[in-house]
Amino acid sequence: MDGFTNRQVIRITGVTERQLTYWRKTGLLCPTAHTAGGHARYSFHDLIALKAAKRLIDAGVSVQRMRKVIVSLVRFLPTIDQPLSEVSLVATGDVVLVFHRGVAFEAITGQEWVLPIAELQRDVVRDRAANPIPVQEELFPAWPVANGEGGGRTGNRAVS
Amino acid sequence: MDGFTNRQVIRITGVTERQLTYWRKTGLLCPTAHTAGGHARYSFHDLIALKAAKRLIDAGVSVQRMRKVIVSLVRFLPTIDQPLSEVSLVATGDVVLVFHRGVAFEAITGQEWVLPIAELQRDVVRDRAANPIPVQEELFPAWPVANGEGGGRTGNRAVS
DNA sequence: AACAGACAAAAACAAGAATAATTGTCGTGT
DNA sequence: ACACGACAATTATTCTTGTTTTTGTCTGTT
Repeated sequence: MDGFTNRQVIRITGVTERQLTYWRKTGLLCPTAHTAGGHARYSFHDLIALKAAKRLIDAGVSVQRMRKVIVSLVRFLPTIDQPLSEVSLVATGDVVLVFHRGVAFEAITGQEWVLPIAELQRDVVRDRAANPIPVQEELFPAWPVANGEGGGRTGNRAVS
Repeated sequence: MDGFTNRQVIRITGVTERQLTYWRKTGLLCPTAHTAGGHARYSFHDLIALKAAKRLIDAGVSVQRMRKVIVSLVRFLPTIDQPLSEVSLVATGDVVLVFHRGVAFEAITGQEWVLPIAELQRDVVRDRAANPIPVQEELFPAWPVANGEGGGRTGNRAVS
């Protein structure tokens, strides 16, 4: 139950002492325990968070953005205790994405977004159904129904 | 098969005619074929790309960013023919992430990034080995528990 | 070794103006 | 129906400038 000392954390995670103290002072990442004398003792859980923070920084995420991310994560996922250690993150400079239960969403806005390419095929079929054979428009009443291509119009007869 | 006409594409993908023409004119997305008269004929492949573009726009990605994304994708994945239709994308406003063969990377910089939490455990063990403990604690701290609380919440903590 | 404080350099941010890109709408011609 | 062109309206981007945050380095205390 002792936890990791300041120096150990520095060696393991690669963050500087300055960062450690600053982050503690500003509340970004506080050690979960202290010695009787008031010295910090970081848990393994803390280590994960610190390593995550280090990685985010290396990936170009600023500390300010990290703070926002944490705030929003707590808001969006209230069950989360230590955001930086309990979810999967993918970060690239400006944005931090969170992967949670199979969906991805942006950490700050919470906007969820995935691209389901497959769905397109449905749209095509749906269009076929909704526009069976264009007999519309009084302009070109002579459009062929089955195939015949009698319209004379240069090749615009598409299709499939 | 002739391919899809302008109007069909509009109905199916939801992009406007203006966008279609502008994108064709500026080279963002060109139809793969044309009629004898010079009219556009979009392939199914094109449809996918167009739908992807539409989705990216709906997700807040600007056209300019899309251009950059395409340029970089072609650079990073030379085998790719039509970037917007051949990879999985996750976008959130500023950034477009690409998923290809199981790895995620940012579309423009190509910076690859995932957070391998497991690796941290290694670092801890390595540190233990490199810095033998004089007389101290031992036994590995347990894996993160959802709770952990235990009241100790160091109510921290004076600032200065 | 761990902590606190103070100073300055570096990095990140916010707000706004100038610039460029994108889109809507009109009208034309085939 | 499709394409082209031109104009204005909207939307992004870039580039400022001033401000805040973060970090490095130092000194001193427990």
